[in-house]
Amino acid sequence: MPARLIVSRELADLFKLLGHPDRLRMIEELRLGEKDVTSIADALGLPATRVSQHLALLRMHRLVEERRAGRTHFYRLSHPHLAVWIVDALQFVDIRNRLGEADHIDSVRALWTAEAP
Amino acid sequence: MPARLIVSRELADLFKLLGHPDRLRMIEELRLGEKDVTSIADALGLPATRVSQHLALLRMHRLVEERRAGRTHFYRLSHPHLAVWIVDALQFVDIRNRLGEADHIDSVRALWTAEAP
DNA sequence: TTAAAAGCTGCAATGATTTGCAGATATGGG
DNA sequence: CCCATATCTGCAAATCATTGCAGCTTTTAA
Repeated sequence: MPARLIVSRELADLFKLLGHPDRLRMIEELRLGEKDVTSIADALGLPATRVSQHLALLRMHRLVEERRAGRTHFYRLSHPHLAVWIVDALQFVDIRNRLGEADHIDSVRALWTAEAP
Repeated sequence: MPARLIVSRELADLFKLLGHPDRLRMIEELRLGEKDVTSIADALGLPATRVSQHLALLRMHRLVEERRAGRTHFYRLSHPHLAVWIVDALQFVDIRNRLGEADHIDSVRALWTAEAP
């Protein structure tokens, strides 16, 4: 099979994986370092089961790595730069129409790249 | 609604849109400049109807722009940089396992960023 | 050894996407 | 005007993804 086809499928799989708001928020949640499943779930207001299911997908594609300490499982980004690259996508999103005029794209970017919670 | 939620949905919509191999190949096809529907379809070996349907989605999200000349419709990337950003995603794809060892990630990248067809 | 805490997995119901096909539009040439 | 070319749109069938729930595993602590 031509390499170009394989590559486009692999890339598409990655994009599909990132094509879910919960998963994007989880990745941004891990931006600053590892977190356990319950903390992520609490931070995002999602049922822990769902977070666990999403993490399983991210793990399968090696986007996150796991460390177990006792009964809690900590997750971290395999490539911390991923979170940055994702936020870069904002330049291609036509977000101006959907947020008020006041919410300018830079403030949105700031929101996701802020240091402290 | 909290801005973070809106942003994660908008981003997820963008990623979903890019989560299809045909659409990725189409975007890379437009990397060097505008092309009409039939040329794209021929280049990728896809039925023109399907290409047209994909283009309609890309247009809706303002990822491409249209120029009509007579009965042919030319499309171009709204943000030419998009094609570059997409190829950057290869750093997060665990492609080593799926292509032979020989096909190293740089050669794959070269494939997509080559100048001439 | 039992119980509780923290997560994981399997499955069925629901919801969303993709695809092919039939028919609609719009343009240019004779 | 009529036909061919180029593309678009609407729709139904097939495929794929998400979600909640029940039940399982592992670990810790009493």
